Amino acid sequence: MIDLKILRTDPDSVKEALKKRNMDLTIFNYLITLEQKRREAINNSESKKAERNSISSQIAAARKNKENGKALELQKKAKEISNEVKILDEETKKINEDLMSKLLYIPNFPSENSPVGIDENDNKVVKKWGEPRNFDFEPLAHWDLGLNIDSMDFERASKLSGSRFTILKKQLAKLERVLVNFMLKVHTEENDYIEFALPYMVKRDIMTACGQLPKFEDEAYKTTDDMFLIPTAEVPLVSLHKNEIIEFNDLPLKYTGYTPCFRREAGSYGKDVKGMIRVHQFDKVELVWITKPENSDKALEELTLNAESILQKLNLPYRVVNLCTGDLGFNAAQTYDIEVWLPSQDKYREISSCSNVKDFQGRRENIRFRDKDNELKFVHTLNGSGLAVGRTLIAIMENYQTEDGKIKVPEILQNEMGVEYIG
RNA sequence: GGAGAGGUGGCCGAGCGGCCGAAGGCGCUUGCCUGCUAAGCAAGUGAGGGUUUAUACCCUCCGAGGGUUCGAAUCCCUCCCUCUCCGCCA
Repeated sequence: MIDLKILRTDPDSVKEALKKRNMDLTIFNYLITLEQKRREAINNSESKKAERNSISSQIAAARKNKENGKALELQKKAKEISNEVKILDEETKKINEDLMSKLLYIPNFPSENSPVGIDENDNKVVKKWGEPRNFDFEPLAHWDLGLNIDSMDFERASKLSGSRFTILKKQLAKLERVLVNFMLKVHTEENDYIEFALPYMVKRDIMTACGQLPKFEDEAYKTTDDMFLIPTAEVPLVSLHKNEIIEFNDLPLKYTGYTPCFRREAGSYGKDVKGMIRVHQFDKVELVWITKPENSDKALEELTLNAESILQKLNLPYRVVNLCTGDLGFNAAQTYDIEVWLPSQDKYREISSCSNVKDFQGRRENIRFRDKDNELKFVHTLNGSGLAVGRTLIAIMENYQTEDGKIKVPEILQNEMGVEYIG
């Protein structure tokens, strides 16, 4: 959620931010008038309340002095005022609710570090690592590779659960498990993250605080008792500190956790329908930072490097893309997408998305810290995949495939896997 | 699922219709004191919002939402959460 105060003190910056995101500006004018109406309403009801409170204490005083007649008269007057207050409060509440419901749909302000642009074509590649391998044969897609070695089963997956599910078996199932373990090991032992095992279902207010709701309700799976399956471990990890005040010296907090993620993928009809690139349930190791405001930009660089380190250790070629303002997600002020090379598609594909959310979530979650000057301030939050496990598995399969249809196990995993080749 | 207890400031904890935004303690900040540390003494110390150049003033908040009342942390209702015991169970 954006800061209401900014709407009043610096409305142009809000306008600018919405423009950068290519948003319709009619909402902006509506917000401005609503904000004014809100303050008027507050003033009206508060001055009535002040009046009522002063009469109330006069009643108490009169009672004490046994001036019962006077007290009764004052009570009559106070009753009238009290009724007026009720009406004024009702109005204020209505305006407030309207304003809040609109505000929850306003995305975060883009960071200065995000290039201004319309869509993904304006994203800036800021880094390339590794060279895509030259194949002297036609590289297969991961689904063909998986089927050929009898380690992926899409037919039975759809029998069980419908489209966009995958079943892994044998060495690929094991590779998935080994990958999770590998990622967590790197992040906890080398990158200094604290590991969490988390609930996969959360309450509605948690989803809202995190910025997933109300705008993206279509994207989430809901249970019959109004719980939500988490779309990412970011949700429980960031919400750990909801409504908390964090000690100055405890910042930054660096958290990691592995969870499955559940997404309906509404609106992605026809996109990546084959294979396990875009599925309703996937495994992910998530990285979350909670920082002081002045450190979040630096933290994003570091978090992104932490995610990259996994790809480097696996020797998978990738590039890093700084998303333009038009392509930024709802919560993000700045985002680096890490894209891994997929030979069968002859393309880099997203495998991690690392975002600086600044105080946008901190405000919604009400997570604060006491600054050096003793002021309470909202923390900045950051999140990134470190990495999406399924897509890492795919990348390994495709990049490490051999001409005879096997998959070489990346050197760093060979010990854990116990084999040099799969298939 | 059944029975009971409870949710108060950064934390602990009192208050159970009107000088209660809330005693007391811990913590924290500042000053004094002491060779350092610790202890001791004194003062200060909740959050959000509104008005204001400012000093300052006002409103709201004691799990959430309603209700009773001139007035609610305190009384009533609903909901949520936590704990204890019992049942069921991986």
